Order: sequence, then C-alpha cells, then structure tokens
Amino acid sequence: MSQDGVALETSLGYVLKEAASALRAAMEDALRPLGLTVTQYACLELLAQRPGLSGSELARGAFVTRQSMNVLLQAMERDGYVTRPAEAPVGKVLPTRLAPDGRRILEKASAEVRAVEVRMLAGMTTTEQSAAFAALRSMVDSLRADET
Amino acid sequence: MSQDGVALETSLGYVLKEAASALRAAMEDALRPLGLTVTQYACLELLAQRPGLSGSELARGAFVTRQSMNVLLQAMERDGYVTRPAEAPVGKVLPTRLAPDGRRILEKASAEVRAVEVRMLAGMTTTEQSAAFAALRSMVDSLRADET
DNA sequence: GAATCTGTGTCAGTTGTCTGACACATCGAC
DNA sequence: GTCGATGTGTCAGACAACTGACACAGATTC
Repeated sequence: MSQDGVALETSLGYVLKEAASALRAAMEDALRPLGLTVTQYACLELLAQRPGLSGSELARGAFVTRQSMNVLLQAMERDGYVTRPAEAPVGKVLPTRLAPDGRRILEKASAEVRAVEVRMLAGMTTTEQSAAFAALRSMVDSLRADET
Repeated sequence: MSQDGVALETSLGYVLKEAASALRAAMEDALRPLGLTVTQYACLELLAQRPGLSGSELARGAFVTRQSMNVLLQAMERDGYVTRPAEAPVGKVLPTRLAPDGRRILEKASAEVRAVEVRMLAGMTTTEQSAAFAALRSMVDSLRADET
C-alpha cells in the first residue's frame, strides 16, 4: 500500500521513536489484563527498588510531571497499591511505599514485562545488548548535556 | 537527593524509554520557536518524502491514531502547511501534499532537528551508530513479530 | 452477482498529561 | 538572623491523544 521509505527510515531518531512506541504498545498489551498502565507499573517498580520516594522523584523516574504523578498516586492509594502518610514527617515530602496489594500485583506485572523485554531482545547476542545499552546511555547523556 | 538505582537502570527497556523521552524533549525545545509540535514535524517530514500519503498512513508513520492525525491535518490545512482535495479522487482516501508554506517551515524545522540528532550522536563512532541502529531495528521487528 | 474482509474518513466522548500558578519547607550564603 | 534559591505538593484549566462507533469504498472470495 505504500512505497519504500527514504531518509526517515535511516534516521536513528526515528527508529528510536519507533522502538519506544513498539515497546510501549507491547507493555500496554501485557499489562492491560492486570488493569495497570505503563506509568503505573513504572511507579510500582520504582517504589519496589527505592521505597519512600517522593512524588516528584517518582515523576522524574517515570518521565512525567509531578502533577500527573500526583493524580496517579491518589488513584493507586485509593486502590490500595501504595501508602502515603497523611502529613509530611519532614518538610512537604510525602514518602510513598508499596502496600501488600501493590507488591502482589507488581510481582505479576514484573513477570509480564520481563517476558516482553525477553521477546524484544530475541535475536540479539548479549554483546549486542550491552552495546545497545551503552549507545542509548550515551545518547541520553549527550542530549542532557546542554539544553542550549 | 536520591541514592543509587538498581535494576531499572540496567534495563534496556528503561534506557530506551529514557532516550526516547530525552529526544522528544529536545525536539520540542528545538521546534517550539517555530510553533510546531513533534507530531506536526513528523507529519511534514513524511509528506516531503512521500507526497500524497493518506491520513491513515501518516498516522502510522507518526505513531498516532488516524483520528489524532485527522485533527492535526485539519489544523495544518487551516494554517496553510498542507493541502487536501475537498473530495476523494478515488475511494475515500484524501491524498495530502505539502503546501509552499509547509515546505518552507519544514526546511527550518528539519535543520533544527538535524542539529538535535547530531548532538545526540556526539561521542559515538559511525560504527557504534550503525550498530545501535541495527539493534533498534531488531527490537522493533521482534516486538512486532507476534502480538501473542 | 453477493458476501466478506480490509482500509479509510469522521463524529462523539473520555482520559491522560501538560502548563501555569500558588503556598510552603529546607538549605546556604550573606 | 534574613534573604534568595531550590524542591515539593496541590489546585485549576487547557489540550493532545485515545477508545468506541458508524458509514462507505475497494479487493477478495465464493
């Protein structure tokens, strides 16, 4: 239905976007049965590895604004996945922690996501994988270097 | 403010998301002075390389739904960047083409985006770049292989 | 010819995320 | 101590993108 592409298909930026889009779609498919969005999963995973993170820190880790993370956290607190103190123990920071239900669903979600990542990396050697990892890290660092 | 990360920072999926997020942010910064969003730019670039593309095809190329692309195209037609026939010459497909103004602004936008991409790839050899390209392509193909 | 996909454009409603703004708390420099 | 810078949580509104649904055109199959 469409003829061959040209420069876009040879652009690293475009493939990067394509890969991220495909990964996100695959993760959404994998997490939908659990009733989780990708951002929610990212939030849970972050909390499992760094308990007590603030909403703003979670937002940065999940690549959304702190406002978005806030509404997300309220919903997840209502659903019993995370717990936050009613008042800030120090300053304004509300440290968030995984609730038992959150830990439980994260376990299932994590398995699903791992499966997706395994599928994504099929056909690549571990050497190629670490090279790709290093390349992506380098891109991030270069982009963040100066916002000009 | 935050201690060292753990598994997330070693996950290829996470760095992929991080890189895509950083690239998108950098592109938004570069395109904002021109009054273009990243999706609009992608649309213009696609049209420059494949004139006469349908809205649905543009949507797939820009990784959005055809509904989203439709509202985008209406706005860009209003702004004089693209042209679409009032009636479909064949079937329901409305072939879209760049208007002179669209070609003009794309030229500036393309230069900005190229600069971002150059900055992103700074510090990588061309060998590393093509390896990264191949790796990303492989990931996309593997993810698309079976939706399960 | 009729029937069944497949693809397209479009309308409507909803949701997620963003920007802008404000008040407050901590840390450091003065 | 005071003052500014930085970080945080939160409210409000705006917007981009999504899902669901419908009608229609072409291709394919029978």
